[in-house]
Amino acid sequence: MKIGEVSARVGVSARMIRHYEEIGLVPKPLRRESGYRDYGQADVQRLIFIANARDLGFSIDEIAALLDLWSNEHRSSADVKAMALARADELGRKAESLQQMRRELLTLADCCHGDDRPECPIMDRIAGRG
Amino acid sequence: MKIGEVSARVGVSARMIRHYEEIGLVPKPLRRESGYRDYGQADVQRLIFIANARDLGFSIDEIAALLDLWSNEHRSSADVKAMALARADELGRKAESLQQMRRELLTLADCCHGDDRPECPIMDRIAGRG
DNA sequence: TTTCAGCCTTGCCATGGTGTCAAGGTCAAG
DNA sequence: CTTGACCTTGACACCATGGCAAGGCTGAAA
Repeated sequence: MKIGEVSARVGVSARMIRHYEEIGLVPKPLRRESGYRDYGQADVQRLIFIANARDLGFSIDEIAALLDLWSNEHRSSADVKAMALARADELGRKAESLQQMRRELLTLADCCHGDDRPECPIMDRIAGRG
Repeated sequence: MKIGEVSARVGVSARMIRHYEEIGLVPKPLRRESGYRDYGQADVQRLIFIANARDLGFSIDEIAALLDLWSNEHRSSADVKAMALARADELGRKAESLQQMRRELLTLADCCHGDDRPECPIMDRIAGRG
């Protein structure tokens, strides 16, 4: 299977597939005589795993760790669960931080008449201390 | 004022101050004979503005636009308000996306016994389609 | 068989926000 | 004058992704 077909199947760009290869997240595939990468079913599965983990918000390092667990017959589900909960926690923190900014912006916008005049509490807030 | 003092005053690293200069967000300061950057009060104000806008989640491009509005006597507060609301909207979308991931992780973790056995619905979800 | 579109290759640049490191010059206090 | 803290430029790194360019390969149609 050439890289284009793999890309279409797993929904990861050819660009990113090569990138994952470069950073060692996926093994270097066989090459045809032409130099084209030649993938098998196992590569597709691995890339699907990576794409799913990425869509759940895991970082590259975490995905590498998850891949190790995946191929480890003696893994503990507790380890996987711990990673999932840690990631959930981190995502919650980031989301809350964004919501915090959003709330402040909405509060400021509420105080701004929003007409043709230049006076603006939003501007004042950004220009001032705090 | 040397860059270190400015950095301490506005809470932006010297590294980032130089970066903002490089991308044209702050004007090139005067130089002493030694080559050291020499800042004035106006530079400090501008950097405070940038830091505040950054803390509210605005992108570099948006901050540049806000700075233009800031120095524009004839600005409409409506323009500022529109930017704030657009940013709030975007922040809300990002936060929701993170929360979505978080919810799915928590749901999966809830289904995982989390003991020494390898069976794990979290793993199954990441390895499978969808 | 030739041709041609479309795929593949490598390699580089860019984004954004920040850290770090190196090698060298400068400043201020003792 | 010494010394340590600060400044300078430049470069490399992260992470995920896009794009571009120049050139090679494939497969199907003419």
